[in-house]
Amino acid sequence: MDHFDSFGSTGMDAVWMGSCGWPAASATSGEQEAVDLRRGPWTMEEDALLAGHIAKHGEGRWNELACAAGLRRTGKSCRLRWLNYLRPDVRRGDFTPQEQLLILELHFRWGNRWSRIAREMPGRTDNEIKNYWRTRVQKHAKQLKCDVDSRQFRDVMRHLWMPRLVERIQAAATAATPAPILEHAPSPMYHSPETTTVTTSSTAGSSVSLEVQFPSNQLVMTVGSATNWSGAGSEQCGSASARSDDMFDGSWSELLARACDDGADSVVFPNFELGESRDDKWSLEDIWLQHQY
DNA sequence: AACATGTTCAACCGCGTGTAC
DNA sequence: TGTACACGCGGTTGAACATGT
Repeated sequence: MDHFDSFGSTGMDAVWMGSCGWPAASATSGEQEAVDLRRGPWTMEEDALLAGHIAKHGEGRWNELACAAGLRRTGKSCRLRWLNYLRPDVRRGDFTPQEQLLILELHFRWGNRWSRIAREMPGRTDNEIKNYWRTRVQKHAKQLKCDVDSRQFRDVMRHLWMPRLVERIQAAATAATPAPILEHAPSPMYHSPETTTVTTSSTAGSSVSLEVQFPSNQLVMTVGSATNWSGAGSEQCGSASARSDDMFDGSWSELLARACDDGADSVVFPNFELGESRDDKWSLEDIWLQHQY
């Protein structure tokens, strides 16, 4: 790929160039201006320019900032690079089970509103969360031959994926800390959206907690302070979170079988391998309710 | 070792909304 | 009030990398 190919001057992003010292000064036409703009991966020099400028002058109007910093980039590109990569508090690396659970829960609540979800997860960007959803979550939906937005898959998430994440978090916390930070809850199960809540706060210094409520019990997982959340401290909940290995990789059939063997609290799952299930034919929620009465 | 296929993620694009004039 | 411009969001793309054959 040519990283220096001409900028597809679309809409308003091209408009601002006229007010900038460059490249208009040397350009003879709009086309020539476009040629001077860089696209593609950022170099270390560009990163340094951008970070240095923001360190000195702070964030501001991105188009002006791009010019002032001497970057041949659009303001839009500078903003994205800063927010998704250069920002000091941006957290890199795999999502912990706590974060995975939070993403699933928040997506239940807000859908594809990635920036809204990211607001509840200090250090994580909307782009990262969106990528996680598209690559990991949608992959599982594909494996199960159902749509990621279907009730069918949502039920599987709620009754299989999320409880397993809770189990992992719980197990890791038990192993890591002598004094349990989790109150006991029998075989965690997301009974319904109404009985599950996630309470977080992105305010610096305040605690970020993940609260899962059950009909008769309450499991409260204190993930940690905002500081810990965005740093290595989030792994204090256990060794299992050191690596965000995808717990369901290639083992959906095993998990479905396991879920059916869980005893009285189990939910009967359809045979996904047949790939014939339809939203309007069954619902884990309905089956669960039937099981209760 | 070489090629094919799948996965990840940084970056781009277009559009809707906010804001200044 | 209308217009122009900037910002931010969600969707999409494609190069780099990983894994399988």
